[in-house]
Amino acid sequence: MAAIEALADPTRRAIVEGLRRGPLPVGQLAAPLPVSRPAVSQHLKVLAAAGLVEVSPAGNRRIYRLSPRGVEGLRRYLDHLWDDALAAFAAEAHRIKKDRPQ
Amino acid sequence: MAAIEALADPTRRAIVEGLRRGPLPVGQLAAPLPVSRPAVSQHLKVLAAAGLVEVSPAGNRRIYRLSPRGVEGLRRYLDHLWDDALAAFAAEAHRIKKDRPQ
DNA sequence: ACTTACGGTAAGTTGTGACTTACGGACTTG
DNA sequence: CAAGTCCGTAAGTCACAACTTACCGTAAGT
Repeated sequence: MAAIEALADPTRRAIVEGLRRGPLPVGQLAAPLPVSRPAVSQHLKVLAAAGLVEVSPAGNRRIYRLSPRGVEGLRRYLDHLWDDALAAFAAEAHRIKKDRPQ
Repeated sequence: MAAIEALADPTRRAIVEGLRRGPLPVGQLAAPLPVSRPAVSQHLKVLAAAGLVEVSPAGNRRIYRLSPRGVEGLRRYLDHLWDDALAAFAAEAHRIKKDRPQ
């Protein structure tokens, strides 16, 4: 679950939010952020390792874009938790109803 | 986004996994884990603050159960990212197709 | 070729958070 | 009421990760 650990950092979430509208080079990505450009580079490295972003060198610059693949794994994990939580609730509700039939 | 930060820790994910089958007291929750019981208590505090678990005192013990509410917020956030990423992809695919028609 | 822009990496500092042990409060049981 | 369980909190340690500045390679412009 590298993706959830990557998205746990607020700065990395801000970077991902910056990429929501479309691909951007590192400089434009770092400009509105309160941290230095090297910090953004390091965060992008983590996000890429987690499969959340992809890079494509374009001449002088490197364009980063959001990758749906990383998000997909996270969604599956949450669906997993969600379903089990609901099942546990249903089981407990049934048990309570059985023990105390109104 | 306290929920995503809570689930970033592997021990806390293990605790959540332990609660998937149903509610448990702290002792039984900590037993299979490689950390001490106080550590589990501290993690449960974080999970509760994130809305991922709920407590109900039962005599001597405290029963923890999974709460779907915390997961729901996370799912919404990921759907948010997902939809925008897909939209960006669609827009880019359309642009590429327009620029290089086959 | 020289200069300038862009961005990744190295090295070092620092705050934070994940643990430990020790303790105390609350409830149950004999 | 005394002894035993269960569990939360306090205090302290330690590793790590999120930064910084400095530096280097590479591509583009003049």
